[in-house]
Amino acid sequence: MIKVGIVEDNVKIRDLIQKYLDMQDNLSCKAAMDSVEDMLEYMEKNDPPDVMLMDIQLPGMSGIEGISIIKEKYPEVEIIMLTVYHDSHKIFNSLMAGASGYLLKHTSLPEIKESIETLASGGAPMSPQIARKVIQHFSDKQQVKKPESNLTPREQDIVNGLVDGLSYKLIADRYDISIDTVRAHIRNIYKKLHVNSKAEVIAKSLKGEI
Amino acid sequence: MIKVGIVEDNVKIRDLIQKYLDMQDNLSCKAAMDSVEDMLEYMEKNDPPDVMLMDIQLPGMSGIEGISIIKEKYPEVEIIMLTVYHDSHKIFNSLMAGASGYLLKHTSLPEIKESIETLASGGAPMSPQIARKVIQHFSDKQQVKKPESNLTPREQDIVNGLVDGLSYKLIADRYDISIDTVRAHIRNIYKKLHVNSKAEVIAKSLKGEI
DNA sequence: GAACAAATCACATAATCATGTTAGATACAT
DNA sequence: ATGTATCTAACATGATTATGTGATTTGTTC
Repeated sequence: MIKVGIVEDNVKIRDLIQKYLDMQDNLSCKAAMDSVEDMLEYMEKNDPPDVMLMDIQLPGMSGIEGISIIKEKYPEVEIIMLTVYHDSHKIFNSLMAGASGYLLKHTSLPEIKESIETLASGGAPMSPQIARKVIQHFSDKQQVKKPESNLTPREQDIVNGLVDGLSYKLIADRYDISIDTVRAHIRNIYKKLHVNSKAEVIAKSLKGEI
Repeated sequence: MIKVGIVEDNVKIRDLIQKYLDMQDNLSCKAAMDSVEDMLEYMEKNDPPDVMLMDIQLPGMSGIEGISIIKEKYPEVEIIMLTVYHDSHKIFNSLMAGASGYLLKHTSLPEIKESIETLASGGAPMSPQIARKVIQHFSDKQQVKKPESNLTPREQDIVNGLVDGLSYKLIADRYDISIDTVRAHIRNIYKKLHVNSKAEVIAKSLKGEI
């Protein structure tokens, strides 16, 4: 019987996964918390789980910090990240912190179950897209073209400016165009990405969704 | 229709895989050679495959050498290693040479088929044991840089709101506090992180620097 | 119980952003 | 040559953000 723990702040997702896993013959899932802090408290008083599913974006401590702390105190616990983020920073930071697997949130319940079993038998579960990012890290940074960004080269420039935290004025300076042109590009970017704030563009970009 | 090629010197295995794959609706497997040299000759005269299954131990040139040569000449060909070797050197050398996947030879025919499809849709097929080795390669690295931002739990909540693309007003609603309180927290966050815009906070957060 | 961090709220103002409308110059494809 | 896409630019206005200066409450720590 494999003991599974969950750290996930979305109650609906957490409950769904917990119920599904606990229903399985070979799994038991009693510990489902919404923060690393709560999980640490739980593990003080109870048997630590064998495998832990962990979100990244959490109230309080982030899931990545959580990995380090949990692995330091309970090195035998295997941690699978279960998150929407597929940007390289988060992936590599997670793996370097000691995660043993990395799944995207669209992973189905049966696949999550399989992943836990894979982990228990010495493998490392990873969503194919994640594996791809990891592998790309090895291949001589041969920049493979990103999948269809829809954005024109100039629009991509503007996005890069936003990601660097620049104001419209500074972006205009960087590319030597007028601030109104920057506005115009940003309008078009918003339309293409279906967003309406700098914040969302930056988030999408850093999550690898552009 | 995905065109698949095979380089494998064991005739029985090669024929088995070829027949199985060629039988599939969405795959065609015409090129099955027993050496990289033969495959290169084939590709001179015919359309190169989209995906290639490659053994390592081969007569003549090794599969790993083969990757480099094939990728240089036909960079769009995706190569999956299919081999009995699971030692780190062979794995990493293959990936560094440009392989997009790595399967062990006990992989079943349906799994091989799935792997080809995974690859075609932008993922990277890897046997779980291989994934494990690859991941271990990361955790052996240095520790994750400690984000010493030292945000309070509430401040982290606010950051999460920003990352989700919310306005001050919506963050205030989410946590049931006044918009001026949100402002106050954000002021403090900016001071701690040495930034002065939402954009920078979001970028830092998504880059794992918080 | 003084000192301090954390969380809460208010008022004010300047800067920046989001969005609507309009339009000229290239370039490329049908 | 006509349409479509891209890059450029201006003007305008309401919304949102950034920043300054305060203040109260609730815990914790020394």
